[in-house]
Amino acid sequence: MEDHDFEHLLRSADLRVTRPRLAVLRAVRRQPHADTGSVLAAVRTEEPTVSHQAVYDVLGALTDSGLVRRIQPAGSVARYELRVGDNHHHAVCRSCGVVADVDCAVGVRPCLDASDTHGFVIDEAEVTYWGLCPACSTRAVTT
Amino acid sequence: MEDHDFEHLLRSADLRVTRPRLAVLRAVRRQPHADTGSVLAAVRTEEPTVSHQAVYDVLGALTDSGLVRRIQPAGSVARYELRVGDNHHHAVCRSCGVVADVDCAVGVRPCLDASDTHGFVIDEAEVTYWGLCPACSTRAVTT
DNA sequence: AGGAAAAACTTGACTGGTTCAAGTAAAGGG
DNA sequence: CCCTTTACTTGAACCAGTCAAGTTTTTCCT
Repeated sequence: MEDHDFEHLLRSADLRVTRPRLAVLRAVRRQPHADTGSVLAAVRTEEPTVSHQAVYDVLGALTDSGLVRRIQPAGSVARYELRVGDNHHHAVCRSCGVVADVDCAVGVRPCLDASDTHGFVIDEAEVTYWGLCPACSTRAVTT
Repeated sequence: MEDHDFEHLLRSADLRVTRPRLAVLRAVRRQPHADTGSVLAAVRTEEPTVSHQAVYDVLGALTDSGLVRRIQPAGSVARYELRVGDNHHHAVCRSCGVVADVDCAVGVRPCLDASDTHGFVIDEAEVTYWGLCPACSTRAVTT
């Protein structure tokens, strides 16, 4: 994803192209799974005057348009990533909270065949793998 | 689950048997997927003097011991349920937030075979089905 | 039963991510 | 280049959840 593709991306979503939005997109590309605070800090390295509210607004708009994906594992604040529409899932470390991408082995739409959804109209199956990241699992064994 | 089974349940988890804990267990049994506020309200119908901190502590202790399960879909506060250890999942309504239980059709440990977990030691795969509940999907079509 | 130690609960203050509201600035179509 | 719409800034507020200190209750042991 080239820098100037972000502009097309925004236009194709009927969103105006602004410096804060481009900076947020670059920040999320730079640090996948970053939370809002990290995005804000990253944005301010290139655009020091951007407000925290702007970052919330931008991330909301980008999420609504499907340009970024918001994930929020239990006990975590909201995190964002650019990778979108490829049906991948996440592994979350119970100890340090770090998130990693996981491609589900089951297929394109894993587990979407729930036995009985009680009349719900399901459009997405989100899988979260819980466990320990390499660093934390090593530490647990050693200690 | 009989009322007086809760006492054995607590003892078997090395937790002391107290009125607040029994009241919380009854509340969660009465309203599956209730959030902390609802549990507090329900508890106070039978134990009016229980503090909100006690409910947080109790729910935390019960969750740590595996007697209740905490779920927290993105954008929702923490919710609790008694059904535990049977590997079921949840359908969440994008519109009203209501939660329903779903037994996964894939098997006992669905989707636990992630292709590449980047060295994570995974102990649980949590599946969240997103969509519209019967009431909200009907309303969406009608409107 | 009685008394001590440990665990649980009450009270009240506080935190921090997120949202609300009003006013200002910038984008992009005409 | 101007006007309308959308986006951003500023600053306050919200609220689920947590922290800390002190009191009460449970349970174990004699």
